[in-house]
Amino acid sequence: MVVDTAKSRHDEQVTQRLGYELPMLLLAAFRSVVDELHAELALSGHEQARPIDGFALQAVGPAGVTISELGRRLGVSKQAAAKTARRLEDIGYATRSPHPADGRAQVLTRTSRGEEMLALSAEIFDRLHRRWAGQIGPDRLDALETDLEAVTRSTSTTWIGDLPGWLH
Amino acid sequence: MVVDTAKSRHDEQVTQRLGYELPMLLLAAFRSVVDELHAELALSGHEQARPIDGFALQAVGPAGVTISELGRRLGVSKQAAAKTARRLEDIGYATRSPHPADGRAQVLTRTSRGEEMLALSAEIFDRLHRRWAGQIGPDRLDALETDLEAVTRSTSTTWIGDLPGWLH
DNA sequence: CTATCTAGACAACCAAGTTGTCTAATTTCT
DNA sequence: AGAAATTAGACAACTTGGTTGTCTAGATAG
Repeated sequence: MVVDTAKSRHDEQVTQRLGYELPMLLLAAFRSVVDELHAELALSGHEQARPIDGFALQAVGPAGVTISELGRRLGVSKQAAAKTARRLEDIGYATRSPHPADGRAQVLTRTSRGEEMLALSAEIFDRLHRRWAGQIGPDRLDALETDLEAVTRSTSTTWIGDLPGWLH
Repeated sequence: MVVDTAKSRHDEQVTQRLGYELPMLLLAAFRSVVDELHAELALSGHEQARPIDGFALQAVGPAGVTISELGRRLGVSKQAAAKTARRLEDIGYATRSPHPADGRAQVLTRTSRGEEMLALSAEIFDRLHRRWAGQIGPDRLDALETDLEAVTRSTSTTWIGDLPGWLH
């Protein structure tokens, strides 16, 4: 690892960009994707959908999940998971039913409206993805994704369930 | 559903990546940068620093700022800005002093510890940036940044003061 | 010189998380 | 089989970072 700060800054050949711009670019790009997703979702009748909802519904999975397990999957406390579950119920994306085998537990399941939202999201993401490919070129987009994955994987313990804390 | 890692490791331009992976990659990359920043900051005696603090201090600027103006710069209400200001004071990154010309107003100014934190952050970001360059190549990193900027700029009204809502 | 506008404080509230305590149901262990 | 330990989920109180709404005091425009 090369960390000769004074020297390597001087004859570093390519990048004029300062280090702090990178996180800004990443966040802005993320925001732009998510904002567009929700703008489109709103146009298709899912005005109440928020970024966490899609993520949570994904964690619910096609087979449904108990509250506690949802908490584990999302990396939050079961109390927080219970609130999320209630929210998903309130906006009609999930329902609760008693667990067939465990008398303490309840199963949270996606409703068809929840499934619809997920399907729509997938479509919109694909469309955005194609638009990016059109703007910067499919090869560049591929490189971008490959590189992001490589760099992220190498450094981070980033357990994906850790993400929701960053969504609102 | 799961990424075909074996195939995408090869540099071929065959992207079967689904659209929804892109935002995940962006968020994971952002998180990895920010998490590492704060891990390093903590090692240098800034364990209380949180992502918003650096952003807010940046908005304070070298000349200082009033609470209301801080709110405007960050894109939040002045009440929220007042809370942020109090937090910055509490952890020793800023101080409040009466405004010389306006009897109603107060000026929030960075302390030397605040300046130190910013300087440290810049260093750490630069180091991370160089590490990325080492991992994926400076040309690829340059392309990545250029592309992110291009795609983001084209779509978004992304007023930068809008960002803090996404930081915790 | 009044009328309006603005800075910032205070309060009540919201949203999404946290911990801590509790009951009831299920497991596990002897 | 029965006691002990674990687990599911509810309820409550608190934290953080935001929001409105109301207020006073100082600045500014007519």
